[in-house]
Parts: sequence; C-alpha cells; structure tokens
Amino acid sequence: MRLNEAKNVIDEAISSGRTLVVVGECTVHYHGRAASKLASGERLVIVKSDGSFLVHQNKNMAAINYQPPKGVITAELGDGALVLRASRREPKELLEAFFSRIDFAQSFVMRDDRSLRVFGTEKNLSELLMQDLELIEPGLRPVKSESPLGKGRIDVFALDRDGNPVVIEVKRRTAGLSAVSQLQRYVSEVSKRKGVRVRGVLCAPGISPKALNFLECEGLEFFKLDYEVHNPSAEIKGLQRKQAGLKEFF
Amino acid sequence: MRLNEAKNVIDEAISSGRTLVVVGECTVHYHGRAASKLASGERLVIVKSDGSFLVHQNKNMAAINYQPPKGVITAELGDGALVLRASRREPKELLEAFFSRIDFAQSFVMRDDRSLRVFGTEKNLSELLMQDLELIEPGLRPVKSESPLGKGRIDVFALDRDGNPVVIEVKRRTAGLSAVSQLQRYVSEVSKRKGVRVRGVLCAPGISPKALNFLECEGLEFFKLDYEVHNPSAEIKGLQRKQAGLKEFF
DNA sequence: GCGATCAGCGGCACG
DNA sequence: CGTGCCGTTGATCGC
Repeated sequence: MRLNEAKNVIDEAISSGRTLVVVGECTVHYHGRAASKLASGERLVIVKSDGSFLVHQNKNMAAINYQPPKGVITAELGDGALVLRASRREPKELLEAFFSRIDFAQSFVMRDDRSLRVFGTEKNLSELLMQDLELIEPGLRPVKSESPLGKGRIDVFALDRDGNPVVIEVKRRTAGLSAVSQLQRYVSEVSKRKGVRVRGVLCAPGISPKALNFLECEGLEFFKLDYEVHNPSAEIKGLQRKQAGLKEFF
Repeated sequence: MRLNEAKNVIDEAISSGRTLVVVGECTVHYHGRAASKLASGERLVIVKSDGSFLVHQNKNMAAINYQPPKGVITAELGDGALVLRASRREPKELLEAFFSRIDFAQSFVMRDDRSLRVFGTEKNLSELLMQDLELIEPGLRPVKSESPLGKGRIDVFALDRDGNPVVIEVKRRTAGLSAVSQLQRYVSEVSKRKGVRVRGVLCAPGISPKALNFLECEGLEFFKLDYEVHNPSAEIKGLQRKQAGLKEFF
C-alpha cells in the first residue's frame, strides 16, 4: 500500500471519527512524562475516535507505546515517510510513529453503547461481607462502609461483640506488604482519633509470608476470605445471608 | 464478510503464528479471576502469536476485555455465530467473543525484534540521585541502592553528615499516601534492626496534602525532586555531577 | 480539577 | 515459581 493512499485513509478516519487500524514498519518516539525510543519494526497501530493511540508489537498484552484519550491526532506525509502523531498538553506529550512502509490501513465504524458488567470486584466483596460480618467473628456488626478518613478510605468499619472498633480491609487477591501498610495506616488514624485501641482485620483469599509476618508484628489480624465468582455475581463461601435481588444487577 | 471466510482467516492466523485483527459485532464473556459480560456491540479484537487476546471498544486506551500472553486460542463456527476463545489454566480463565457479524478479519506478519528504551523511570532517577546526594543535603553520602529488606526494597540507603542512617524513597510523580506508608515501613524496619533512629526522606516532584500531613506526623522528610526528561536521558535539576557516558545508553 | 484507590491490573526483576 | 513493586500505569469515583 502506498503511503499517500494510507494518508487518505488516515485523514478520512480522523475527520469522520472512525477507528483507525494501521499495520506497517515504523519507528516510534515518545516524549512527555517520560521519554522513549523504539527502533524500526513491524507494528500494529490503533487510533480511536477519542484520541486514544496504541502501538502494539507482536507480543504482550500491553501496548509498547500509547497515548490515553483526548490526544490530538495528526498525520503528515513527507520525505518518504508517513508520520502519525498523538499529542496533548497537560501533561505535554508527544507520541510519533514514523512509517517507512504501510502494509495495511483501514478505518472502521464501531457502534457500541454497552458497558462492561463485572463481578468479583473488591467493592463487590465488601458489600457481600457487610451483609454478614458474623462470618468473620460472632458478634461483629457493620457500622459503615467506604468511610472517608484523613489518611484514606476504610473499606468496612465495624464493632466487635465488646464494642471495640474494628477496621476491615478487603483485598480480592493475595495480600502483600502494601495491603498491611494500608490497614495499619487506617487503624493508626482511627485509634488516634478515638483515643482507644482499634482492631484491624485484613480479609483476603491469601497473604504472603512477609506480609503475614509484618501484620503479626503490628498486632493486626488476618481472615481468609474464600470466594467464588459466578457469572452474574460473586459469592463468599460460608456467607449466611445471601444477597437478595442479585438479578437486579442486570 | 461471511463467518466461514473469517473462520479460515482466523485458523490460518492461529496456525501460522501471525497477528490476527478482527472487527465485527460481538458479545463477550469472561470468567476467571473475576467474571464479566459485555452485551453486543461492534469491537476490534486482536490476537497475538503469544496468545495475548484483546477486545477493544471504540473508546479508551485500555482493552475492555483481555487475556495476557500464553492463552490458548481457539475458534469455532456454529449456530450462526463465530466464537473466538482464549483460555488458560493457572489461573483458570476463559474469554469468549461471540461474533454475530464480522466486518473484517485479517492476519499480519509482524517482524519485530526491537525493544523499547525508556528514560525517566524511577530507577533512572534513583541512579542519578545516587551520583550526588549532596543535592538533598550537604554531607549526605550513598551507601547502597536497591537494598533488599525483610519488608520491601529500599531505593537508596545513605548516611548523613552525622552518620545517621537515611532511607530514601524516590517517586517519579506526585507522592501519595501509599508512598509515605512505604517509606515508613522501610524506616521502621531498619530502625528496629539497627536499634537506632533512622531518617526517612521521600524524594518526589510533589506530594499530596494528606500525604504531606501523614509524612510530617511520622517524622519523615520530603525533598522536592525537580527533573526533566530529555530524549536520551533524564536529568535532575540542580544535580552537580552529571552522569558520564549517557550516550552509551544507546 | 485533584486525590485516593482499585485493577481480571500487566510486566519485570529478583529470591 | 512466588513476591514485591513500578508503570508514560489507566480508569473510576468522590471531594
């Protein structure tokens, strides 16, 4: 495909707001929050109507170079090369793909007004847990979820059978050091504000050895959270009160 | 394009290890670490030879559904629909795109053995900072970088003019609460191990108000790190000793 | 708009 | 392998 043919396809795509797909040999320069150079190779470039710009190599899921939405897209033909640019201010960034050869260029109308429905997110688990904190410990009752704090936001705030405040941090996957740090931060602040000892419970499907050690050192607690994701929901194993009206999620 | 034509293109792409691009109307189901459903719409699907699988809507940089490398790709034609699947074990996951219509399907050979060279990463900044800690404070001298610890890995470990240990955490962008937590974790451990008071310095281009407050509460310090990324390098403003042989980076 | 956090984070480097 | 952690993180949601 000749570069000037490709140029027409590209201009047409940009002006009409269609999704553009280009395959060809190019080098890529990026300069903005960081800077990068990518020497010549055959890549797949995608430009979306919101200004998103992606450069894909033939491996890995993530784009090797990219620009998030709101970029201004321009194309320029000259000197035996076709340059495709995405730029924006704030932060000031410029991404350029210099094509020496274009094997394919076409644009597509992509009508799509549907959004993804996901199950098994951390928020999901928090909500389920709120329904039956007894799972963690008899007498534990919920007070507030997503409680804003000076130093962050507590997933679940509760009171144990003796009326002691309990801060609960939920993680959807194996908890690491940072999860413990996070919990520690919340517990420490609540404790300081209330002037009483506050318990901290980390709820996750697992915890790394170092994180467990750290957690124990800090006098925090770990509760193993077994859950499964079903298609239209997530479910915590052992939960007594199942969420009513799950179908309303749809 | 008829679905059975597309099927041939897809099979050919999979067996030959080429990069596959498909555009058409589809619904997408995912079930694995979480679960998701995406109702019908026109999307762009990319399948790479390493098993990466991407479903792109016409907006946003990130794929709406995906599967990282090492997925097993299969295609099945039946019942007026073409199903494209990516699956893997460990974790057990399945991603399916059900195409009711295919507008485009083609595969591409994408020769590419070049990798990205990036400048202005955190590691970059750490290394530059190591060259002249005097920038932070007179008399400050480097001891070790990337020092492994029980509870993490210290960016830069140093001694101040009085011989006090100083833990330095570098962030390439505005530091938030988690950066302070991270630094606090390191300082606390080193302090416990050495049995002496240890200083902690957070070096970043900025710090959020809450993070600053937290940092000060914890007796930690903040140092504003001004830097610029140039094309073949990154540069910290005010640095005395410039890195020699930067050109060798290439 | 900034800030804080999650993400099916991905990807990498190190033990 | 797991674990930690950075990332041009991106994307969302709340202030």
